[in-house]
Amino acid sequence: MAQTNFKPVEEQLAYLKKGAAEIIPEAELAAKLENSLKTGKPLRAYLGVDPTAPDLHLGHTVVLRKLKHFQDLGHTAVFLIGDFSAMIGDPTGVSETRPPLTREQVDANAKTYLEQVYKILDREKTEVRYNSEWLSKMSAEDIVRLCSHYRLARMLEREDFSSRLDKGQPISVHELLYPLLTAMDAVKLQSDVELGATEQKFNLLVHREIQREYGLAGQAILTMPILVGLDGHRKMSKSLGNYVGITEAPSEMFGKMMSIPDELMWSYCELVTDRTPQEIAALRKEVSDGALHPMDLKMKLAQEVIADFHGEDAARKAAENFQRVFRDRQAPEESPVVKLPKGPSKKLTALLVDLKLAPSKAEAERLIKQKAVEIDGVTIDDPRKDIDLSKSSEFLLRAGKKKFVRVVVE
RNA sequence: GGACGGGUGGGUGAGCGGUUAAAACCAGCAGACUGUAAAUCUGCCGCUCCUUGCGGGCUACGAAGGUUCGAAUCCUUCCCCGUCCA
Repeated sequence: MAQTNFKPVEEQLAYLKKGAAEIIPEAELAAKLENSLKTGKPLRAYLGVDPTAPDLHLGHTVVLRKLKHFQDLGHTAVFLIGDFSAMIGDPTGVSETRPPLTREQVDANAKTYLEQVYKILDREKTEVRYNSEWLSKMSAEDIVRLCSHYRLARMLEREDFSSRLDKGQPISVHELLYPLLTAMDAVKLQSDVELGATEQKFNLLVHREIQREYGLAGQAILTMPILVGLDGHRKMSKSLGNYVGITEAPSEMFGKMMSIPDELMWSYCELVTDRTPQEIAALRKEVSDGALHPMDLKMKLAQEVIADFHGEDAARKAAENFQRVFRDRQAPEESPVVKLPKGPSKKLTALLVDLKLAPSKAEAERLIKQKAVEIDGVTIDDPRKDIDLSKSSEFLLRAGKKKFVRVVVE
């Protein structure tokens, strides 16, 4: 899949800079591009990810998308799975030592990662590597030698460590090893560029230095900003619950995308779509001129993102469904159908719990009192209401804005 | 090994013998409004039972015991976490 027709350096650089937080040093990347253009040899760009959780979310795709941009330009994208480093645990951004993962967890996660990664990257053109390939073979001697190339003071400059040190929190020695061992990835891959989120800057810089210690040119570094989550101010993360998972159902994703604050749309346009800076600027103008409604843009954005992971059709359906349910306040096209056997009548509260529309009877009662429950469009506000299940019937039960179930009694 | 500090509801964090199912804030849920599951406002926010009531019962403040009419609050032991000294 060798590609010899690279675009002009200027153009490549502009595309790569889009959305990027920092390129260190930019001139060096330009020189590398220049050289590759001259020799017809693609650059090796890599992204290392530790498979610490089984599912990826939109935040992870930011940097992945940048790797794809390299791929788009004809360079070699290397996706490195940190199956070994995951077992050490990256100390970045953590205020405490995190428990190392077991081999089994890591393997399972790595597998699901790859499938998800190919939603963005071109499967055919991606070079996938695992760092256990070399790290697990290092001898104590190798490790000592590696460590001799870096100074403690440099290591402690890093904020994650210095602040923990200041606060009197513990730092385990193996945490210091993380950036050094992952530097071997850069050495073995002979990378020209390494990508990462801004929080990875320290690690990436160590990698670059170590590469030089091992007689290599030293990679350029490209960092991407952290994607802000749905709440509009904290980073997107699963544990904060402000994320959009890339394997989530289209309608779920659509709703979540619509729930981001208006202002956040711009950063999303930049980081989770392939739109060019010019296009984004134009959209901004349209919105501020009143020519484009923010909601319409948000819907467009949602649709685009979903199309990446579920295809155009699913994205369109999700958009239609959203409009129908939330704008027009109608029941969704298709709501889940639950069949119930005929039987004695049942309390509405119990029914809501049975149908998983409420987690407990107390919660169900609350919903009813708050006028959030409807049967065939009629609000029920009597928490003691009995539902007749003695004969065949069918009705649409709604609890809150988003939960609908079509109940069929037979 | 020694000296301290701490473990409270999904999170942060008050309470330090009694109207405390536990302040406040965040998150979450619902309603109103709207341009959306944005923003804003209001209400709810352990479970359960019924006669739906400022109702009854149960469970809850690391664990187990104890003292009290009564404990998240006092005592004992244990477990866990953190700091400092060595």
